[in-house]
Amino acid sequence: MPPSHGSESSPVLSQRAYEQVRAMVLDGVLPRDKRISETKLGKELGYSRTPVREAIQRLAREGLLVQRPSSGTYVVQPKLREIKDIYEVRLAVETMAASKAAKKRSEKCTKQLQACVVRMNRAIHRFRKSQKPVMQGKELAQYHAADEKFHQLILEAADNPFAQSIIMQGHVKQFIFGHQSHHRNLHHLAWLWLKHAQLARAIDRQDAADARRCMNRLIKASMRDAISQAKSKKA
Amino acid sequence: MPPSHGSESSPVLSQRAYEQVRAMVLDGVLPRDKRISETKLGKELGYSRTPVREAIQRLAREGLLVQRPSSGTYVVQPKLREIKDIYEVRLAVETMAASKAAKKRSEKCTKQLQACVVRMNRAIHRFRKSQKPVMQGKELAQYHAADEKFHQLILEAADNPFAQSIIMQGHVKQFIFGHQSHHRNLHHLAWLWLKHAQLARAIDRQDAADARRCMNRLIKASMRDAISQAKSKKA
DNA sequence: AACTGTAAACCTGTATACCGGTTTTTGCAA
DNA sequence: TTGCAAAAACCGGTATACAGGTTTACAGTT
Repeated sequence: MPPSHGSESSPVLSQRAYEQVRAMVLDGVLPRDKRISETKLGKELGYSRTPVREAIQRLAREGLLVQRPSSGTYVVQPKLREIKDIYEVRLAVETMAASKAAKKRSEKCTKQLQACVVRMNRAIHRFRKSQKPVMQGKELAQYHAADEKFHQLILEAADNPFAQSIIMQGHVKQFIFGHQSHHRNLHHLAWLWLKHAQLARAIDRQDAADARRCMNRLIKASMRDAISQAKSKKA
Repeated sequence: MPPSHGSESSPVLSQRAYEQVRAMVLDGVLPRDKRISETKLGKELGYSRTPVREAIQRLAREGLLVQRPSSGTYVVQPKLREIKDIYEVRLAVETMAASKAAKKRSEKCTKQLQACVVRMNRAIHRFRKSQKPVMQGKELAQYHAADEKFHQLILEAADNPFAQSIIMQGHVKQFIFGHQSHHRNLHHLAWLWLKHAQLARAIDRQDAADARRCMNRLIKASMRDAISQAKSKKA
């Protein structure tokens, strides 16, 4: 059959396929260690092979999928090693970003950071009222959303798209590993919240050195959490 | 005509196309601000569109090419802004790497670093004998090769592939911008060489703090050079 | 039932066809 | 010669065809 569909000019299908497959990976819809077939996936999504193939290649280069030669494509199973690597880079880049953000301090950014801090606080309050031992469900989702936004804002304020793209890439892979990478008891959350608040204040004061210090502690704490959780998961 | 060529199992053509096109970009064979046609380039290289298309997309994602929608693909023309961004990230990541390399110090790495320092020194000596005002030609190429190897070794010693890939990506784009980004007079080169030697020694001594400091100075100096050169180029 | 050789199914890498849109060329009129 | 519109060439996005390798299924043998 000759191809009868029309075509549009920008790579809309490739882009959509990319977004959809990415979401499928992040949502855990695609089983790990099971081959992903370009053809089949394409049929499921209603695209031909080409856009799906391009999406898969893109995701593989971003590190969400692995292509084992003469075997197939799989969802990646991050190793503890890689998580450490990512956190090291985050530590280096985000401390730089925090310092730069402090130097460039803008009214709008300060306000938005403060809003994130407030949202995190609200999530923690609700969690305390719930009397549960660890945060979970809606509170946890809100907390994480605010947390992620907080870091994103600082990256944006630092005004370095290259750095931003690097961190986003890392974030995504951490996500696959499991976004529950925090000790979620009240005490620890309160400590984290405090550090976020301090960081926001440091940026507001344009105290670059302090901003760097706060970010350093924040990320190191996250790294410890993620690593200890990864280890317990393995066992 | 039906496809008559056989096919091999790993993406060899895509890979070769990638390497070839990349080399063409870096060697400046492809004129800037001229459309690159998948079809035509494919014909030149002897491949069909598919491998070339994949190579081009890959290079575009790596930032060597830009794809302007409904216009075409071009060799990127890095902006001063982007060069700054890359150097900021290099500063953050490579200082981290230097510190980590010092902590992990290995005999082999130390030796290889020392060898690079020697090679840089030889290039500088030859340059001095040549009596030219600025380094160029073969000496410059040798100097740069040793310099690049030096930084690569440290990244390797830091043992963080994620960080390594980031820096390589940045390097490549700087290269397009023009690898002559150093003040190439004797005095400046001698200063740079000294800093490299100090850094190598700091790593040998396992003095992480000093390694970080040396790397910091080194990259900041490079950044200043690159920026001033970029500005003069524009004018 | 376990083993193995073979055929069918399938999957990826590659080549190519087609479409709508954009750019360039061409050919004709002012 | 210049201006401009129609046509031709081209280009990228998409769909599909094909080849060779790999995996899976299965039938026949022990």
